[in-house]
Amino acid sequence: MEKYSKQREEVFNCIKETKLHPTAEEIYMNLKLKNPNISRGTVYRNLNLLVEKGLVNKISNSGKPDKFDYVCKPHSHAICKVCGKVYDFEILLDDEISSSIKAQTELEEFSNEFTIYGICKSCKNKK
Amino acid sequence: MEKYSKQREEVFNCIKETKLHPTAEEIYMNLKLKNPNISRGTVYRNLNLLVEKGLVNKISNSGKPDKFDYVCKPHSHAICKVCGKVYDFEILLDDEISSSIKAQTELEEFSNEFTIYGICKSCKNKK
DNA sequence: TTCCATGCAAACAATTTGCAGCAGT
DNA sequence: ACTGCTGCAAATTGTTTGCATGGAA
Repeated sequence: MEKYSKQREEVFNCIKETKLHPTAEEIYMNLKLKNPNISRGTVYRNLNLLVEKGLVNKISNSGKPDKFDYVCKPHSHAICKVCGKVYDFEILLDDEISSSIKAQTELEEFSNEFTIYGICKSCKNKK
Repeated sequence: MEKYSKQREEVFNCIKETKLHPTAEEIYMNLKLKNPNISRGTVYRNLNLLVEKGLVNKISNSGKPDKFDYVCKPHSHAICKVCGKVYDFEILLDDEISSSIKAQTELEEFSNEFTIYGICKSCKNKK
């Protein structure tokens, strides 16, 4: 049976309160300010728990550390290949697209959450 | 200037010839059968090179090792959250969706390649 | 002969895990 | 009191890198 923990609450709040899709390390550093004793292990363990419970989304970005995102409503992510920044967006998945995906894959359940990679304005301008 | 290498050709062919989205380790093991001297370092180095050249796609799947995919034409990936299996599919990104994404994010350039997570038939049946 | 690519092993980064003590029920 | 959660450190995993040697131009 699961038990309340201050640390877990703090991890959750930290994600909820920012819109910046923090990494585990960033969350750890942030919580360390208020509670210098907190350990990375605890942060990782709680992140995994929160993801399992569906309260938090894990966004994985090839090579770079995972980012975490508060789940309020289903939405999609646009990731810049260059700087790794994540932008939220919403698209509506109409029945046509949805059944087309089902027809082409073995995936049964999926929600309105896509990931797309590209290059963001500021990285494009730098080149 | 870049130089031809047998190993790079083998890595590329290995990805081209299978539709199974192999991991670096799987490619390494596969090539090791014919060439027992090949090293992981070489496989990784060549995979990165091929990705940079746009000949191969890297599919990243949170925590689990990256998978690699031959690029023939742009397509999307549906990944089972449970078993990690990757399915290819195609959807057409109409102008409406495309400009909606641009309006909501800072992403400028992106192609017809989405990633979506879900649960595949066989994993769903196991539950 | 030049210099990129290799094989090998060591290094690295992100994350997980084992354990003894602590905290929530 | 019981058992899950923590902090800590060591372990694991996936990947990168430094270096001496080998191979393509």
